[in-house]
Amino acid sequence: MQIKAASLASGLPAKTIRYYESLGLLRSKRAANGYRRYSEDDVEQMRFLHRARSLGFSLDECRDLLELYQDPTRASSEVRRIAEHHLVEVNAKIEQLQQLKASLGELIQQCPGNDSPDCAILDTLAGDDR
Amino acid sequence: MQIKAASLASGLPAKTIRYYESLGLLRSKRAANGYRRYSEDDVEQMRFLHRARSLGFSLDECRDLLELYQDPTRASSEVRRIAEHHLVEVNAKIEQLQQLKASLGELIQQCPGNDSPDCAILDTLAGDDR
DNA sequence: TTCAACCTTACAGCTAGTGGAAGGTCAAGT
DNA sequence: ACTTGACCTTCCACTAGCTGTAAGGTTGAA
Repeated sequence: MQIKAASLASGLPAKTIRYYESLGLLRSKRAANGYRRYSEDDVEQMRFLHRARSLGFSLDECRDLLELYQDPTRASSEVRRIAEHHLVEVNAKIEQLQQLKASLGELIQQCPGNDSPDCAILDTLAGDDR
Repeated sequence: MQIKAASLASGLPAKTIRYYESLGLLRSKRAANGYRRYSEDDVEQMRFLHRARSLGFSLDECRDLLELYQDPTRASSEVRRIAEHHLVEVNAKIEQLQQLKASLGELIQQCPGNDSPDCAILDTLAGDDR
């Protein structure tokens, strides 16, 4: 099948498929006219990458996961290690954003939001510690 | 003062100060030898930007906030609108990450994490709906 | 034959910087 | 007088993960 069909079957945009190929994450055969040709197995890999990305794994992590996926001698502990590391980062990001949310919420509370120029948000950004 | 001193006084790395100048967020006078010279007011702007960035505002938002900060005829409602919009995005990001966290946590639970190749994480990425 | 719908490569742009190279300036120490 | 080190300058390249666009080639059907 050509790249468009593979895109529809996998959920990855055609541009992204080419991009992943340029990174060495995917490979493709070529037809006589130079068009990329994909098999069902290729589409399976694309779906794998699509799902891994949607779980927030980086492309480097996706590469490692895909390698493990294709290695029958893998140890699941390896996979778990990668996922746990990712989870740690997700948790850190959540905490950071919750901090942000609390700070922003407080500032917004204190800003009248009317026609006057007085604004607690700007005061805080300006460094008025009040 | 020169850029290094302004950097220390504001918390913005010198490289970032130059970068912001290239974006038109900051301006600088030049000494005879071509070196940038900064006043206390300039440092105040840098601190403003530093704080706004640490609250997660984009550079575009920072630009708008800085303009409002310097406009005595501003309405605080304008500032509040920007902050509220940002908060909405922060909340959306948090929700998305919490979804991720839940999915990842479940998968990790189900992966034995031993020497065997069987792994629920890979099964899910491969599309085995189980 | 011509048209749409494919396909190709290559380059630019997005966010928000950071790193490094190559070179200029200046004050202090020897 | 000379050198050293700490500054400073500009410019280009790189990061992540794509997306947009241009310029052109191929194919099947009306």
